[in-house]
Amino acid sequence: MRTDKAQLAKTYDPAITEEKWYRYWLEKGYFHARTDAPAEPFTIVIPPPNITGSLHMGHALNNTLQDILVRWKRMQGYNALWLPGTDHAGIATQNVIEQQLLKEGSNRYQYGRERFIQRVWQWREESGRAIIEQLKKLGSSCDWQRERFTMDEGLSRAVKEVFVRLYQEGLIYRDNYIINWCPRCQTALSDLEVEHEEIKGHLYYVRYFLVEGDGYLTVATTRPETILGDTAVAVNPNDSRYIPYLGKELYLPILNRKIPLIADEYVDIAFGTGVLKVTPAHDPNDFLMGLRHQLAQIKVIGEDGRMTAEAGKYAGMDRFQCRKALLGDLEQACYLEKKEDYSHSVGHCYRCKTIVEPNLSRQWFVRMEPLAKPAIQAVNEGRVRIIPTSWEKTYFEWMHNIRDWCISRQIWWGHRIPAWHCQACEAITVDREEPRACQQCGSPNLSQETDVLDTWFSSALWPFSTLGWPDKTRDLEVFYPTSVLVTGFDILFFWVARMIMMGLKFMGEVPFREVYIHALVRDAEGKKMSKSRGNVIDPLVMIERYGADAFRFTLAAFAVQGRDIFLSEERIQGYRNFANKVWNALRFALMNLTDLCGQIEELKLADQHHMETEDRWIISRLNRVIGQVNIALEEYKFNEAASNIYQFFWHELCDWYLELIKPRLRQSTPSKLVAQQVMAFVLDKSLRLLHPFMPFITEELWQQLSVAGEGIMVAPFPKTQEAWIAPQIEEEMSFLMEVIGAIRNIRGELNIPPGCKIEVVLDPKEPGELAIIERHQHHIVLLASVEKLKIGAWDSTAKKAVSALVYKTEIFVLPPTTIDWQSEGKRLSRELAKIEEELRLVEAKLSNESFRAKVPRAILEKNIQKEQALREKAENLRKSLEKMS
RNA sequence: AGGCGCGUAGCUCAGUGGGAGAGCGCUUCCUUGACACGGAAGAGGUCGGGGGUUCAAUCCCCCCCGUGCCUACCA
Repeated sequence: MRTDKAQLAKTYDPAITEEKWYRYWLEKGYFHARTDAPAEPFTIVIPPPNITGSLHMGHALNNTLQDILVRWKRMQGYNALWLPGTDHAGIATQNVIEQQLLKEGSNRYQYGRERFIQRVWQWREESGRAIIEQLKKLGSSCDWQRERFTMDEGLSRAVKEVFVRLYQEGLIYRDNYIINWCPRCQTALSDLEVEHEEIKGHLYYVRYFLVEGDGYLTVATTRPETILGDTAVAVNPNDSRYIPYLGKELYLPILNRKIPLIADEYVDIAFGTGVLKVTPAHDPNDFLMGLRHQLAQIKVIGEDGRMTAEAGKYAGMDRFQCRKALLGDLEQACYLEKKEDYSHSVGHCYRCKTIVEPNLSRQWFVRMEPLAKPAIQAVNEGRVRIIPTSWEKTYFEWMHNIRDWCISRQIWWGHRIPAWHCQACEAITVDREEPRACQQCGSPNLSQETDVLDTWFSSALWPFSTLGWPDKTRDLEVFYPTSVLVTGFDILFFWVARMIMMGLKFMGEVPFREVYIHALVRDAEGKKMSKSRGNVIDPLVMIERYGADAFRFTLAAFAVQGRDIFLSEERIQGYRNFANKVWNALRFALMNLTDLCGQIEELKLADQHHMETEDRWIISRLNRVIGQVNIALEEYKFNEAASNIYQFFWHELCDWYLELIKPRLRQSTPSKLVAQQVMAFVLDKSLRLLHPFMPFITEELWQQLSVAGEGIMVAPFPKTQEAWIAPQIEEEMSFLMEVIGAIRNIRGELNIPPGCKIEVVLDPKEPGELAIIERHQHHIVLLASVEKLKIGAWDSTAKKAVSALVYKTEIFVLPPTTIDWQSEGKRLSRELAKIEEELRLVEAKLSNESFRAKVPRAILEKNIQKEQALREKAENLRKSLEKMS
């Protein structure tokens, strides 16, 4: 694997590297978690992507975060398992195949159930695995040996087991109820699968004439076609306007059926005319009202979205066509009083966006309340922690108002409900295996339920079904409950809540200890509408263009708690540059380590006396950053972890440390060896810190460094060593950096080119500062491009100089050429004005009595010091200006 | 209707009850033997508007404006 050290390319090329190392990790089996490992387990189950899907930004973020956590924990020595898999996605997948059939001029009914399902399986083998390959491109360290699919034999067994047990306990029942029906998908949907959207429609006012006399009542409706299914008209019993009419009958317009006027508290007196038409078969509220008043349920809209025979002359028409036709007829016959613009929210199928029809239908339901209770408790008691905690409120809100879950779907692709209908007595037999005879009458004449289960029914079992349940497996024993679930809030109810319920019910234990809810990436799919600027970003294109590492790092840097993400390609480019910076830092190091024999070793505290200030400084800083990164990851603050590493690596390690040691590396003294050792040590640790975020480049570079170990992904993650943290060294360095900064600042302002060396006089009025400056003269000379450095007092009568003040050290830069003293003077005046303004503010603060009385001592002292410093700076500037004129 | 969130530099976004930050972009200078996907310096913000609490508010509270989302059985 090792290439010649000196031959590292000038820029990093991700394409080859990523391929190579992913294969290496797989070959080594690093992703596989063993059940006999003594280490504490750390488990994540993947939110299984749909087999119809291809990797979008949401997946990319979700899986990057999981991979960061898993790689980090694995390096920390945990027995880390990231269990991958895919979801059969019943309706979505069925739609894909049905589209194919349509193109072939066929449909699923012509095809037949058996053949259709075979075809789906075949398609799944061919195309349904694409997303797995895409996850690998991202660098996901999933245990592929444990990959699962919701339609696997084992998981199907779990589904049956759960169904049977819930049925036996009375938690699953079958009933005639009003449900959401998608006429295009030809199936029932759960409440959650309906997306509400505000639609600009109309409110139609329709007259219902009294059977006796010639009066009428006016009813307002948004769905006139349902008039055909009305079986009553209702008013509020307290509505004095209509009390005289109670008990009378009305003629249904057009059909002229007689229907009663009933009284029900549900009716809102203030809405419309206060008269409500009641259609029990096509409206959830009317359905309930129908039950209360024993009204007939007349279905006028069929499963295909067309009007039924009950609709009279409209039979066979599409529901919207019928609306149009009916409105025409109503108008013509003077039934239509008026029409108002009205916007209201209308349910759409979440899979195909067709307008959902509330329809009376016999379906299977799960009784949710008994399952929800313990799940509420689990979160309440902190057995499941939701992070950020603000989502708990949303969770509780939904769980407290939970309604029964319609789980049957009239499609073919999915887990077929394990229930058999007796042809003889109509009884239902529910069992794990196909029963031989009816439980009720013993008849062998049985036929299996044709409905399949909601896809989310099997997803709800995912954390334990994937580990082998209902068998008592070693996997379950070791890895359940899982450690954390990483997901977006859009499936908090769909999935997270249901997993908690099912986990508690069947495992007697929560499915995960923590749930980390991350942001949603806004995409072009219209999912999260925003200022749509056509900013669609395809993760695979980004990986192709900038490398998986840069892409992952960007996502991590953007992964802030509680906010949506809108990626910009420029930002990815920025982190690609960072990857290149890392590459070149190692390139530099490797070029300077060729003569270092043996492996890189841990540094010993006892050896620090051989070290220079910069050595101890960078090690101290490293240890602080290690702490920051570990804490940030502990708290799921991915952006903080990422930016801490970024800042450290680029702006401390590269900008300062590597620059500072360059002269030492060119000598051949013992000091060179120390610099080499420290540099290698710090780079080794930095690469490890970076590895969970940028797995590929860090592996590639780490393998070039001679560190003991097979690979960085199985190397221990750094831990802070407090003993290396040296505050006084850090202070010394930051003083030095400020002095250098001040000189550079003057150079920059005077536009003195780097090639042009300058003369500098430093006059430290404080012994400590003098000592530091004396000790680091060579650094100042190097990093500020100084020709001649003098330490001591400055003779103001001699040459003109530009000065600055850092703490108690006066800095004089003697420009080599004639410079524009006038514009320099202007600059200084501006500077002085700024400082005086600041000084004024601080003085005002300090002269405020109640401020001095109430402010904490530390803040007070800070302000006093600040005032002092500003005074000195201002004084210094005034002196400079004086000399200039 | 209820609930949640957002509005900080030209753009994309961090952050904090006590000195306004990053990346990109912009200006000036620099092909210095890791890196021009680079180095050095710099400009740029009344932290949406108004009020309140506080010695102190970009941050906490209230109102308003703009904007996004979730939940809901108003015809």
